[in-house]
This record gives sequence, C-alpha cells and structure tokens, in this order.
Amino acid sequence: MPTPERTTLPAIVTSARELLEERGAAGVTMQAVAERVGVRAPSLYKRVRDRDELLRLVAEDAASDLSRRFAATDGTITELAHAYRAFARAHPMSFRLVLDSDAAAGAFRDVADPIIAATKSLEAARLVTAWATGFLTMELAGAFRLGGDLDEAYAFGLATIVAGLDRSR
Amino acid sequence: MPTPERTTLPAIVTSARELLEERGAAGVTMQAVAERVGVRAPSLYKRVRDRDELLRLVAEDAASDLSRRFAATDGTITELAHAYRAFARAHPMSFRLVLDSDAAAGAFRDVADPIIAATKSLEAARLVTAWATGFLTMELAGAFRLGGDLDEAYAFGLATIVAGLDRSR
DNA sequence: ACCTGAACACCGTTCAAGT
DNA sequence: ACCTGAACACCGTTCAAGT
Repeated sequence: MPTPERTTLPAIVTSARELLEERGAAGVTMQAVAERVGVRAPSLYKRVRDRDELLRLVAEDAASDLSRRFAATDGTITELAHAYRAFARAHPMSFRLVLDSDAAAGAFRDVADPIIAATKSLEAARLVTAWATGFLTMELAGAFRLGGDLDEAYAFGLATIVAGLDRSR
Repeated sequence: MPTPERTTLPAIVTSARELLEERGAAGVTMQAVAERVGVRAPSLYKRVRDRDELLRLVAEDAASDLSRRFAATDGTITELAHAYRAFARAHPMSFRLVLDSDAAAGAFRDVADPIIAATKSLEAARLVTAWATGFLTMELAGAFRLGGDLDEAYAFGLATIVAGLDRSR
C-alpha cells in the first residue's frame, strides 16, 4: 500500500544548504537534515545515495545561484568580479564547498562561460578567475591580517590585471 | 610509578600529516594516528587537546615546510611562484588544509614575508598571492577542464600581473 | 512505495584503573 | 606520569517490518 511522500529532493537540498551556512559542513548531518525536513534519517536514502551525493547536490545548487548572479550583471569583468565577491560574502560556506574538489565535479561549468565571454580569451578568464577565487578564499579565511582596505585591495587587483591584459595585446 | 613515554608530539604530528596526504583529511582519525604511532587513541590526548588542535599543528608543520621552500629560492617573484606551485603539487592535501580557515590561524604569517619583500608592496603581494592561491586551488580541484597547458597558463598569469604592476608605477 | 525503529560499524572523547 | 580498556554520545548506513 503506497505511502504519501513526506518530503522531496529539493526540500532536502534546501535544508542541507541552510544547515551548511548555519553550522558549516560538519553540521550537515543526515539526522539534522532529516529533522529539518520532518522525516527520519533513513528515509533520506530514498532520494539520495549517501551524504557525499547530498553535498554534491548542495554544491550544484550554490553554483547555479552564482551563475544566476552573473546573468544579472551587464557582463563586464568589473561587474562579474563584484557579483562573485557578493556571492562569496553572502554564502561563505557554499563558496568554500563549491571549491572543494569532490563537490565541484561540474559545478564550475556554467560559471566559467560569462567570464570567458567578458575577457574574450580562455587564458585571461583563468587569470581573473584564479585571482578572484584566491582573494575571496583568503578573505573568508581571514588570511589578510596585515590591515588595509579589502575593498580597495580587490579593486586594485582587478585594475592591475586588466592593465596587464591590455598591455600584452 | 612513572611510565616511559611511548611516543612524542612531533611523531604524532608527522604521522597525522602522512595520513592526511595518503587518505585525505577524513582519514586523519585519532585511531589511525594512534595506531601509526604505536599507542592507543586515548593516549594522544596527553599531547594534544583534541583532533582540531592536531590538525592545526599539521597545518603549521606544512606552512613551515612552505616557508623553507621560499627561503631556498633567490627571492624573485618568479621563483617564489614556482616554489609555491611545487609545494602545492607535492603536498596537495597539506596545501588545502593550510587554506582552511580554522587551521590557517597563523600559518600564513611567515609565508607572506618573502612575497612582500619581492613585490615591495603589500597590495602587490596580495595580488600575486591571491592569484597563485586561486590558480593552485583550482588546478588541484581539477577545475581547469577546458584544456590548455597549465604550465603555460601559470607563466602567462604571472607575466601579465607583473606587466600590470610595472605599468601602474 | 515510502517510512520507521533497531541494529551495526565507526568515530571523538572521558575516565577510572593499571603500571 | 603515562597508558589502557571500557564506556558514552554521536554519526552514516542498512534492513526487516510496518502502513
């Protein structure tokens, strides 16, 4: 006799992502997700193979958020860089999860396109993306300990890279 | 009646770091470390407050490795960037651990100095460090999926940044 | 067809008891 | 003074039994 579904995959992913931001990756336990979604932990395994797959789905959800933010800009490097930083600061744990190798499997695919379009070169896109990713990783990790205005530092970095790209043309 | 010490803190940190590289951060369990060091898990708590502190010590150990590599260069940006990449590829898990916020507490301190010395400016040092850190994070995560020679991409990035820095002077 | 309690293996950590 | 077995709380995961 069929039983009504008491939850859905999207609800599970959403709850997991909330827990990720609230308590960090270690806080995303199957029990906590299940409780938030109104079900017992074993039931989650009807929708998700295991915790690793759930985290991968969360990473993909975050990546699609980011590409939506990119799509909402005018497509210039400056605005893309701004949107990237806004995303990282709004969802720091998601940002870090997306950078995690296991979770990032395909998450960066859609994200890369607008940057390549803006820089008109794969090499240039990689340079800008690597710089922004490293800057934000270090900013979120609190690795910029020597003072200075981080907004300015971000602007300076972008301007310097753009200047270097112009010169090499 | 005193008991002879059956292990030491350095031995524990070394074993933990080996396990980190062999099995990833999740493989660094107190039991695995204890076994490798020839002791039972509860004994580790005589030398280390908890697993988090052990991981912090491992991160500091890795960071001091890196600054030793920096000290072995001639101090130019190019050589520093090269040494950074060589370290990341030789110890990918350690590299990622050092970037982890909890573990990186003070790990980056010594590492930053030679880069500031080479670029002669805090802003420039941050730009170069952010770019290299992001590049290596993405390289290790397999995020550069669109082909191309990564050695060339790394050289191109560095050259472009240096050109940009020259121009803005 | 989905949900659950019970169970298993594993983990971090504490602590009384051994030497 | 250090080491250990036993124990506790917690976690991911499986599965037979319920509806």
